[in-house]
Order: sequence, then C-alpha cells, then structure tokens
Amino acid sequence: MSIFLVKGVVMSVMGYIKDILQKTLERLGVSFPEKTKIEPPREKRFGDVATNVAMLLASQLKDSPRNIAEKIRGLVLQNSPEYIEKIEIAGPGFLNFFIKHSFWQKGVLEVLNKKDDFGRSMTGGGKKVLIEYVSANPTGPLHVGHGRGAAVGDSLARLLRFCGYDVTTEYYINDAGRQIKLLGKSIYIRYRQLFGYRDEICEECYKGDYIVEIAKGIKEKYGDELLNKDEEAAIEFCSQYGKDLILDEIKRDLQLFGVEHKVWFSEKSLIETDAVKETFALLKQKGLIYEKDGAIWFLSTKFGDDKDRVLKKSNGDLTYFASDIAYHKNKLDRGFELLVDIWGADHHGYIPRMKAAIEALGRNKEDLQVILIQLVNLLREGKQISMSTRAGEFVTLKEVIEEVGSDAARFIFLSRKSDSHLDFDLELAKQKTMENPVYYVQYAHARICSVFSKAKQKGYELSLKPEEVISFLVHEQEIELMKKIMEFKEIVLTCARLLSPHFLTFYLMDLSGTFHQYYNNVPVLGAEDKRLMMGRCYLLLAIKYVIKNGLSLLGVSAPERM
RNA sequence: GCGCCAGUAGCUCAGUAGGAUAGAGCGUUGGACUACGAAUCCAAAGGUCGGGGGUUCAAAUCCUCCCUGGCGCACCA
Repeated sequence: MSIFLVKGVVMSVMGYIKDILQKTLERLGVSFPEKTKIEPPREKRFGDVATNVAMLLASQLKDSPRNIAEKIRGLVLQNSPEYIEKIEIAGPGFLNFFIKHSFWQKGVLEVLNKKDDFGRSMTGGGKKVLIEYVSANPTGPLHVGHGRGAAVGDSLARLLRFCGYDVTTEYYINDAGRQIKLLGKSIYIRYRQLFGYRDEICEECYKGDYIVEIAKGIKEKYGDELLNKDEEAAIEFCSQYGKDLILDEIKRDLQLFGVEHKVWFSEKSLIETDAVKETFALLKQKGLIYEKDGAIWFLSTKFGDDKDRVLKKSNGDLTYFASDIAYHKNKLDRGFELLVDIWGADHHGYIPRMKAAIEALGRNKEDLQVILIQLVNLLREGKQISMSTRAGEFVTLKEVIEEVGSDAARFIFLSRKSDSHLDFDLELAKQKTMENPVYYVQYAHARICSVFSKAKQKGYELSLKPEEVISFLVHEQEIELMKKIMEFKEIVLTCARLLSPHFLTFYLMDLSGTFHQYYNNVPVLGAEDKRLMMGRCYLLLAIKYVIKNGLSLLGVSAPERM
C-alpha cells in the first residue's frame, strides 16, 4: 500500500502533491511557505496540478525561481512517486505535475466504494454550529425572499453536516414585539368590519387578504364574543390567534419546500425567563452599559461599532436589539461554538452591533457569521412582477413552489452568491432547457439511470469487478470526468468554509456538462470491448453517485426518470 | 454626508484566502437523431474585467481616489 493511501482512501490530488512538496522542502531545509498555491491550472498543457512554491522561495533561497523549481523536481523524482507521470517547469517558475491515469482510476473505485458517503468528511470535527434562518415575523405568509433564505440555510446545514459539523437549525419567532401587536390590531379591525363597524384600517396595519380570512375564521369560531371584550384584550387575543395560525402556515410552507427546523425558538420565552435581565446584569458587570437621557445604552463602540446602541428606551420599552443580545447569549450558553445567522441584506447595518455584542459576551467576532440574502427579483417572461408588502400584494413562496416545483426553485435560489441580486423568472423556471439548469443536471442523472435500465434490458451484466476493468478508462474525456469527480470533495469543503452553497451548484452544472459531452461522443453499452463497456458503466455509476450526493446537499431530488 | 455591497461578452452571471492566452449559459450564425433519452451535443463570432493611480516577478482579485447602481445609517422591527 502506498503511503498516500490511507485506509484505501485516495487523497485529493492537491493533498497528494502538497504532501510530496512538504517532504521535499523539509529535505531542502526550508519551511513550507504559507502562500503556497497548489491548484489545477487553467490550461491542460500545464498539467494536472501546478504550484508557485518555487517562486515564493526565491528570496529566501536567494536563487532564481526556475533553479529552485529544478532542484525540487530532482528531489521529488528521486523518490519515484507512484502517481507522478512527469514534472515540468514553466513560465516564471511554475512546477507543473502530470498525474498518472491510475490515480484518477482509483478515485472511481473510491466513489463506488463509498457511494452516498463519497465526499463526506470529519473536517468539522464535531464543532457545534447553530444555523438560524428564515425567522420571518409571524405576521404574514412567507414570500420568495424568505424562500431564498430557506434554501441557503437548509443547504448549508446539509453541507456542514456532511463535513462533520454538529449542526442544529433554528427558527427565531419574533412573537413579542410591536409587529405582533400590529397584527392583532389589523385582525381586530377587520373583525369589527365583519360586523358592520366602519373602523378604518390603520396606515401601518397589515393589509393582505389573509388578514380578512383570519378575521372571518375568528368570527366563525367565536361569533361576536370579541366585541364584548375591552379593546386591548381583544387585540391581544387576535395577536395570539393570528400568530399561531400564520406560524402553522409558515411551517407547512417550509415543509412543502423540504425545510425543517429542529428548534422553534420564541422571543417571548426569552423575556418570560428573565434572560434579558440576566444579559443586562452581565453587561453591567462588565461595565459595558450606561445611562444617558433616561435610556440604557450598550457601549458597542468599544467593539468597533459606529455608535453606542440603546437597549432600553426612556419610555421603559426594550429595543429589539436587547432581546437579540439575550437570544445570542442563549445560543452560546447552549454550547454552540459557531453561530450562523441568515438575514435579509437590508439588515446589513445591524451586523457590527451584533458582532460587538458577541465580543462583549466574551467570544470572537468570527464566532458569529452573518449571511446576507439579497432581494429576489421575480419575473415572468422577462417582465418584473411588482410586489408591495404594505399593500399586501406579493407572490408567496407557496405559490412559487406550486408553480415551478421545489427542485427548480431551490436550484435557482442556490445558483447565485447569496448576497447578490437574483432574477427569478417563473416561466424560465418551468422550461426544460439549458436555460433552466436544474433540468440539465437532473437530466444527466436520469440519462445514466436510463443507460443502466437499457443494459438490463439487453441482458448485459457487470460480471467483472470495478478494479478489474477500471484501467481501461483512458479516453481523454474519461480522464477529464474522473478528475472532475474527485473535485467534488474540494468543492464541498469550499462551500462549507465559505458558507456558500452556490459553488456546488456551479460544480454540478459543470460535471453534468462534461458528462453530456462524453455521452454524445463515446458509446458506453456499444463499446467495442466488454471490459471497456463495464469500465465505462462503472464510471457512469460513479458520476451518478456524485450528482446525487451533490443535489441532495442542495436539497434537490435526483429523479431516475423524467 | 457616512457606511456596506455590487459594476466582468448584447443579456444573466461564475471566477473557490494574487498566478500563465479572463470562463459558462442564454441570445446570434451554421451544423449533428436508422444512435445508450436531441430536456443533448459540435463549431463560429463576441471583452480596454466601470475609470485613474499604486503594491508585486505576477492584479478581475490587494491598497487608494473617482464614477454609476442597490441598500443601510432611529430611544423601528
């Protein structure tokens, strides 16, 4: 067994080369430069892996990069490493490694061996992560923007779990503030209107039709009971009733989208358990709180915020920020080491104070990562659909899912950096062409499945084991596919490190494209040699696993037939 | 006014802790089914990476100034 094979697991090429380089530099008596890059070069003629290490060592060794590269090459080749075909030195001093086919072929065996677990790792080391997402106020149905946040949060949870993190997902319910009161008021007014009262709906009230529906529901269930209560009690009742109803709806919508939060955390519970008071006490003890103009302030400028922030207003009310600090303290107290918050991009100004709070609680700023979700621009055939939340005119998440399906919606949501604007064309999302990439990827998967069912029909059998036929895979496009398959591991780790699922989305389109090209160009079942045919089948099987694993990390299905 | 994000092909966007001749899809033009699924593939055309300066052997990427767009700058949530 090669030293580069650990328990039958093939290291990534980059890992393999890094290992060799580190050992070589040790022999040269120099340390491995931090900025060393080991990556696949853009162009094929520069080999499979390139590194700039010789250039970085130039000043330290007081020699030209090319001479150093030459020295490194000599030392590496002395050991005649198993998977290195040749090493070239190019340009200003790049070392270009050409890897033997057998390396990539072993990769296919690894995929076939690990199946659904291919790409899974323990990189996260069981670190406890809390991902808080959606957390929309329970004052109205979820809209597309929430859907995007849901898709990102859910996919991140899947990715981080796959990378060995201990992930909990959570929805923070803002059930204590002014908005809930307003919801109750809105419902109450509609309720009275149902009895012929001419109450005007207030300016800042919620105006959607769903409010009227809720009011009707109350009337049906309780008749005119509320009219006999005093206004405050009636509004309180409406708040509770409406909130519960809307929350149920939100849960159902998320379920429809395949999103499930492990914990539903109530803001109200925080206040009821004195958590906010405790947080105040803690901050006071640390000397981070002061009084001014009759209000209580948090000294957030001490941690890099622009100005100090009010926690308790002069009228005695708590600010939202106050309960937010208590909430984040609660998260940390529950033992979470990394907090991931997913917010709408319009809240970006809120980040410095929240990070300040985390630091005030004795953690590092980095322990809180905020992911911003930019607006979704909903289009139909290229024309923008106008939306106005205030007027209650907006397209709900549910409507979108029902129209285009959960798979297409998710894939599109995850096809951009989360903090950049996203155009979502409803007609495009239903099209079954390359313009709608989810089909392109799913089609690749279905096509492979179709090859296998065809093989079965024809009575072909995989009578030989993969390791007996894998060496027949030497076609240029096969090598390319095998390399791409191995990239999956790196991509998954990148997504986790940068908390950005969109890299995986692009990777899957890329892999599918490479597969489609291959498929159009090279006969699989019609291969001239039975062993070659089986080798190709195994390759397809490996691709199938990777696509399926990748899609499942995005929360998208991989149908066998379409 | 201050801050955050963005500006890459006609359009929509990638570009993964600076790397070699900047990528993809759509659109345009022209081609491939008596074939394992044409929901696919092949080929061509298309760029001063918003602009100027700087750092570096090397900048779309880092620094700085300016221009344009979005969003934030409450004792709102």
